Amino acid sequence: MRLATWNVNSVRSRVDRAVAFLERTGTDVLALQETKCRDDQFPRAAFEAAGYEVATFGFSQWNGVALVSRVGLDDVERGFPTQPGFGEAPGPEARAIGATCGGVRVWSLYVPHGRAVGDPHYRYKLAWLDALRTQAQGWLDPATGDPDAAVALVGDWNVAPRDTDVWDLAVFADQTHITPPERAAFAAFESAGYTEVTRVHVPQDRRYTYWDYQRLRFPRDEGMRIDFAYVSPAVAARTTAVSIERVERKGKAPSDHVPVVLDLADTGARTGADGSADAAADAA
DNA sequence: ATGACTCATTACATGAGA
Repeated sequence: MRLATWNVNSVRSRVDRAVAFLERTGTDVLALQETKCRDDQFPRAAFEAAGYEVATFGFSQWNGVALVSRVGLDDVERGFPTQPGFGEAPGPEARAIGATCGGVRVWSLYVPHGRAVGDPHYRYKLAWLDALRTQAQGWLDPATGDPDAAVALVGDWNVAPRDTDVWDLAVFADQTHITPPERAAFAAFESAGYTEVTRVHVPQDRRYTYWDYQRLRFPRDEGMRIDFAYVSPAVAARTTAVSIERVERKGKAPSDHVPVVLDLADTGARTGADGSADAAADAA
């Protein structure tokens, strides 16, 4: 199974690119962030015509997440339990959607930006990450969940975990994304039993997933690595490769983020996404 | 060239993004 995550920065502006990406890469499950539209505005027909199911979660032009799958899309959850809200708003923002796709519980996550250190949005970001970590830990706890569960937490984490995940540390000295509390909140998922597999398979420094639109950041390769995939042990064991699709930052009207693609080895009795029958089924 | 922000909105200026 091929699983990708992409902060698409408006799905309505990028729908043709997104479908072309699915077809070019043979991606089975795509987790989208920053769709920037309500559910009724989501261009689902274009994905359905390409053979995918769609589940969306969006209230307005802000935030918005979705899951697109051709290997099943079941038990959709919009928001995670205990997900914090911001300010006076009633209920959580559209920053998390989960569904079971091809046997994997996939969560498309758009972690709050934080805006500025000390800002209410910064405290919200830390609380949001902590609440998600508590939930995710419970999903693997034998008392409340299943240690063998197949879970993938993918998306835009808005944290640069290492100094080499930003192009110039000095530029970010007083800014969000690199502060110790944010990095600690991110690292806590490791303690909760998850593995950040994009780092395992792409360990090189300065392999960015985001470049600002301004000031020639992409041509100069001045970016940030902030899109990641924390997966449970069952999924980590199946992850054979990860690709940061830098080519998607090129050409006309790109998103400022690029997709990150995970290859998961099949567990067995399932028809291949390309239509090829399982070797096991052929042998039987 | 991978090129000087881009997106959305009861839009024509403003907020958000990171």
